[in-house]
Amino acid sequence: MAHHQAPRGMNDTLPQDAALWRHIRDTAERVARLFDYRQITTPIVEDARVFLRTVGDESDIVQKEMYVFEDRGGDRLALRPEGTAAICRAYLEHGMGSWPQPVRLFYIGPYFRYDRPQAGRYRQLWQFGAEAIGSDSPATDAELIELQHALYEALGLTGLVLRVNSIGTAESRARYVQALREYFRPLLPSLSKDSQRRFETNILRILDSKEEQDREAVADAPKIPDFLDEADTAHFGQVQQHLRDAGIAYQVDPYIVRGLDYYSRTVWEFEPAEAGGQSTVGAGGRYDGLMELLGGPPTPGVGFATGIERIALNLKARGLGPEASQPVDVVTVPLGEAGASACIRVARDLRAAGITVRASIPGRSMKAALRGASAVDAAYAVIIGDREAAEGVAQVKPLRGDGEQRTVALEELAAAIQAG
RNA sequence: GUGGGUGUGGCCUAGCGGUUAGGGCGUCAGGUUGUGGCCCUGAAGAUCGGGGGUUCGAAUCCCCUCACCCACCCCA
Repeated sequence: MAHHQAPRGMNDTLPQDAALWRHIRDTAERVARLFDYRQITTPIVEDARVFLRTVGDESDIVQKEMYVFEDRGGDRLALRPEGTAAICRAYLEHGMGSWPQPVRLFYIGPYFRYDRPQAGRYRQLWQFGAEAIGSDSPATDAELIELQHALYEALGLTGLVLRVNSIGTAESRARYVQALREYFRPLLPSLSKDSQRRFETNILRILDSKEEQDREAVADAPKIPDFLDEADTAHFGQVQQHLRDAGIAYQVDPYIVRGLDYYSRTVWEFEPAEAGGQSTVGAGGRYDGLMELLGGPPTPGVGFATGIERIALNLKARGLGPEASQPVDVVTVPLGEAGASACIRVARDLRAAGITVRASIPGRSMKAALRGASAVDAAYAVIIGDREAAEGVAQVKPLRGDGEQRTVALEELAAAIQAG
């Protein structure tokens, strides 16, 4: 057993998973491009205040999940726990307010949360996300949802359940939270322990409590739609109209609450129909107050993030995704010193022609080299011993079918192999 | 952070107080002189997650610890 292991909750991505990851990333970037979103890459580390001021002091992310450290100069830095706040920081820093609005951006990269790992939940996780900053139009909310939906469809991850809600502006939400406080306070002793804690930390969370004990109290609790003002309601109605126009199925779920303080109005989640555990594949929302928390001018924004690991998990569970094995065109089989020298030159020329060449290690037996070639399912063995080297030829042996071995001049090798 | 489960060579796993800790896959090498896939043979590779303890004796029992898994919390 090795003495060192990857840090808890952080994983190596091995070659057999590389193709799947690449497929997900390529698809995400392609779909984002189709909507004219452009990539932004921000540092993995930010001034801790970027997150402390935006995500919410009471949120779990700030309370227990953020990796914070001091650098040698005494600055407090944080491993980024999420993408939106950093992108808003970049928006302000680079004066994107003077670009054509809304600014449409996407990103992909690793994020960090010091949380207890379990299936689909890791301390280093990869997220793909997109943001449209600078417009409060419900069309942008719908556009982000449509982009996210298109991504899942392109990956074959069909049938995810989309649930949407509006939690209103900060003002209407404050009124709602106040009403919830008044409603739950007398019921507090009857609530579950978790919900008693939520009453203090994040009262909205009581609404999606899984405790049987809380069910009755939650059922009769005030509902957010009753607290939305006219503009909120109209906004949410138009988001839904745009979703219908786009032909995207959704459910309105008044109990959806997002974990971060900065959300306002539209919030949504995509989940597999067979939900359970850490099942949310991706989620998003509008964050109209966020820029001001960072010291910028009032600037509306909306975006989503989706977990690459969770997408990969779902694709694997459904047997989707690209072939894990990568084809090898040619394995060289060097025999003797002159053969080994010739093989190096031949491999170089074949690769220059775009042919994948796996070089056998010289000094092993021919049998071993050919066994190795079979093991990687190579199409051809190119055998060069001292005899072939002296004559400037190679033996080309097809390994997959029942084709005949041929003697081919070295300068014609690439063409012969490409011709099949 | 809370509760529960698991931990034997690279992978899967048998063994559950006294075995040289066994097997399968994989790796490497051979099966005569330069030809693979199947088959056969052999080799390398395990202080049985780590540390204490009980015992004449521990992979097997107890305690602690670490990691992973599952559920909760929370979230992507």
